[in-house]
Amino acid sequence: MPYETLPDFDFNGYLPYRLTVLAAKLSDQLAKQYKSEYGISMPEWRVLLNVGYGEHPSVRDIERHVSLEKSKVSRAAARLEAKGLISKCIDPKDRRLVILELTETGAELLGKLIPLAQTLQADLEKALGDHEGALRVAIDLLSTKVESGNA
Amino acid sequence: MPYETLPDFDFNGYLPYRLTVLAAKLSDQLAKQYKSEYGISMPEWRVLLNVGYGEHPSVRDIERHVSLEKSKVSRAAARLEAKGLISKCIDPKDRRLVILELTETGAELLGKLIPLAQTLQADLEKALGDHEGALRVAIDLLSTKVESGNA
DNA sequence: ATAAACTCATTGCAAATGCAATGATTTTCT
DNA sequence: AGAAAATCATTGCATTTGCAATGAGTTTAT
Repeated sequence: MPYETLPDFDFNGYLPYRLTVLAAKLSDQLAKQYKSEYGISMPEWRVLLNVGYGEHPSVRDIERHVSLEKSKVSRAAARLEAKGLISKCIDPKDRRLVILELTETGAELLGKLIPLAQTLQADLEKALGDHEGALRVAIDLLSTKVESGNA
Repeated sequence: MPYETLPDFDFNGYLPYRLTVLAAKLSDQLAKQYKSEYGISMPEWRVLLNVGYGEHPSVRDIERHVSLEKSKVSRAAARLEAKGLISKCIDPKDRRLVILELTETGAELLGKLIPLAQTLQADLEKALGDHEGALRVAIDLLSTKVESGNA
């Protein structure tokens, strides 16, 4: 009944596929909550995180760091600015760069968002038990592999 | 300089974030190639995979299995049908269901796509070395954790 | 010093997406 | 049996996205 001409392929073991599905489920977990309770979308959350815990990142820094489309970052930042959660200023060292900073209300909001993420993180670590370290090693291996971009 | 009011949070170690970034990079690797060389988008590729290696899946089966939005599956299937790569038929057992099947050209095309995925998979496994097993265990743990949906 | 090449952020526009609503079928309950 | 609730696929519509183009600023090379 399977198609005779297809190569053998364990499609349930295909790693990019497994990781994509898993990551989507994990993210959606918080995404719904963030959006319904705080009106924050996923890209906005990621930008907030970078601004709050990065070192005065520019749009470009965020794009690189989290591999989020340049325009996605730009638009998320615009929305966050419109909501009064971040402010933009031009880097005096290089006037092409737009540096992002949390406003007080932005820091306040992020302060409420973080604990939810920490709870999820704790749940995941508990589920992983002593496999957590191995997972982190594997993630690092794959990340550096894919960044060396030799596909 | 960090914002005093923010809780401590290792945002580079945050697992949903790491996995999302990694998965996106891994998928984009092939996505570009599939789109530029074969005109196949990511959702279309995922549907093709399910149709080719699943057991006569319906739209709903695919939605469940790969957690791909119902409408996304439906539209991807419509596009694939328009390209002559799959065919739809109504399940006689339950006439609400639309069962998808590869056409001959669809099977041919998928037969060309698979080897590229296999190459990537092999690269990843090589990069992982003997950490591969641990990664798979971790993925399974997290997947069942998140499917039990007790967040 | 000036022009060409490069980098950065934003924006326009077509395509893709998410979500609620629809229509068709099946299951459940009385 | 018959009505109500549930399940499935599709579609309409507003929003989001991706990608190329633009404009501003900087670096490199002549």
